[in-house]
Amino acid sequence: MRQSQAFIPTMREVPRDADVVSHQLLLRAGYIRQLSSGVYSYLPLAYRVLNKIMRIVQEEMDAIGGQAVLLPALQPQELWQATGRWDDYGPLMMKLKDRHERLFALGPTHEEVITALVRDEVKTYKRLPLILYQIQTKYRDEYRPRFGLLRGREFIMKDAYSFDRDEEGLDQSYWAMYHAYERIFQRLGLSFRAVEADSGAIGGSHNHEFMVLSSVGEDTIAYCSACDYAANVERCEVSPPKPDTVIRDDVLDAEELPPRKEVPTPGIRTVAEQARMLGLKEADIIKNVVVMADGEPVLVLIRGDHQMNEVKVKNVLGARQVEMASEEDIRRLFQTSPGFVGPIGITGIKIIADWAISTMRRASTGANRDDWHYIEVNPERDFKVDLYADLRVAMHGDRCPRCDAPLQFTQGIEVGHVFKLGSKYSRALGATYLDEEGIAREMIMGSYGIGISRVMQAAIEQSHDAEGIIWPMAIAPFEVHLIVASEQDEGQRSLGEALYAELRDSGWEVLYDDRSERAGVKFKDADLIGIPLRVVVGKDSAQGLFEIKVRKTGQTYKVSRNELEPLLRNLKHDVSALVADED
RNA sequence: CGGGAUUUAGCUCAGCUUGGUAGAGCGCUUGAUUUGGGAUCAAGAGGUCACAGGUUCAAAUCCUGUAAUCCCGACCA
Repeated sequence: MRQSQAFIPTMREVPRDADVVSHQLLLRAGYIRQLSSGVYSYLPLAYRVLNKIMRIVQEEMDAIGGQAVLLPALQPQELWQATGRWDDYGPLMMKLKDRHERLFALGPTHEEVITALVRDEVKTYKRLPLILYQIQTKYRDEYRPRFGLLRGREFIMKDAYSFDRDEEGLDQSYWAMYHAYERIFQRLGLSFRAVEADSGAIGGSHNHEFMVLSSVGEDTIAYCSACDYAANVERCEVSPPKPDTVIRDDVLDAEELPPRKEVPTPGIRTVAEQARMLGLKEADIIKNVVVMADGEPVLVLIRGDHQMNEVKVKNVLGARQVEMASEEDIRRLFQTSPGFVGPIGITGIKIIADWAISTMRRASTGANRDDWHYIEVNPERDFKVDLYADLRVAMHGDRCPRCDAPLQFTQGIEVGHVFKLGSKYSRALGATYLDEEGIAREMIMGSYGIGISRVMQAAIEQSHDAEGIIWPMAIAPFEVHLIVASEQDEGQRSLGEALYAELRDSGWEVLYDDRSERAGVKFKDADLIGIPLRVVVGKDSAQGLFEIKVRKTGQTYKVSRNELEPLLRNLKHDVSALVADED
């Protein structure tokens, strides 16, 4: 492509509304423009990158027997009500009405549509397994779009769905997909990690997220320093305490623990204030979190220095939805303000506690009376708990649930997710097949996503420098950036034209900077745009020498015209082998 | 949804306190001189100052409302 005619609006200034580097670079280098909050236009360079990502994804999907389809983005309300997700997704769905006042959603995902389709068309075991996939624009009315393409309201996603006869078949489809994802992200040139993720109420033992490691990631990953365990902290298990540290009724008396005492703590709001006022550590405080699980109040006890994990609470309770109780709810149930709630003397409300509570002695907790707390509180002696479980977020100092080595933590951008669905959707929508015996059975499904537009930005987040983007070869908009230093120099200009034709004839994707700009401008733009290999036709071209520069390493080579193409070929091979540095 | 901020030329911003003919840099157009890391000089084009209402002889500026965009938070009682 000739740059003199290309639509690549680069900018020198940093746009005001972008504050993560990858977002700034996409704007400055002329890849995207914002239309509305979380909604972007993809300009020619971006569209080329997206196409390369999509091509790789398609190849790997096809390689495991996936078949490409294109499903409607516009989906009627009834379909979503059949699975209960019209309400579950709630405000996250973009909704609209047609002229007859019928409600529709712009699809945030396509389980309903695909399941209904397969239900209507696939009736026999002979047609299973089946893997269908599509690459399509999705819509989610995010509570807070941010970071450019990383969390948009409109974005491009590859979603795939597998239909199998049974769990065994699903397992095969799942792992075929898992390995396809590994190949995809390798080919894309990303540094990534597959981590165990929350499977939620849907169940299923296998459920992995593919994370690009990056400090701007919205997810925290826990990984083991010794074995290959890695999990989203939402999911990361915390091992129960050693049995001998747990308080038991029968040993309590012998320990001669002081009796519990009520002390005034006027006006305190937080665990930190409570600890300071009482001269205790945060780890000596029992934090009381009131949640509403499908409308039922539950008191959750967490050690003061720990964080409650809402996902784990939801799973332990088997609830569809768990949310924090409102201040009014708390007052009604406990006759006190948030901050002074406690488990002592509470009846009729389910109490669950994190494992850590079971090892606490001489702790402090709320007295269910404004401005008062208890101290010298011991679990079991002073209150009973309905259930002890792993309810907190893993944190620094915790150990690997597999091998007990220390856990490490890092941030990640979720770019892919493979998910065993089981029969949730086939059951709700009646997707059954007849087996050899003529018996109707539910199809067993899996769901697999890749954020195509998010991958583009994640790649930049992972691979850039102070001057601009550094694309992995596999997804660069062009392979070679050919620059004529001085368009006014007739010799350089004609050599540039000749090289442009020559490189294209040998199959290279070339962006040819034939603009009549000063060399400095061209170099700055080239760094910003981030094409992996640069060929410069400059002063030395009169002596038959050309310069090749590798964007990533900054290495330059002076070569003759004959050596040029072979060296580019070698460099392309070398650069392709480089994987982005971890952030 | 709660809190905060912003909105003036294509971009980044000043002007507002103290009301009186709309500004700068970059970008864009034309010309000259330049020509290997975002050149210099000269001459230009370009704005319903987010929108609506109000106060005033007079509003970018003061008041009220609305909208858009961004940031922080929405589990830590």
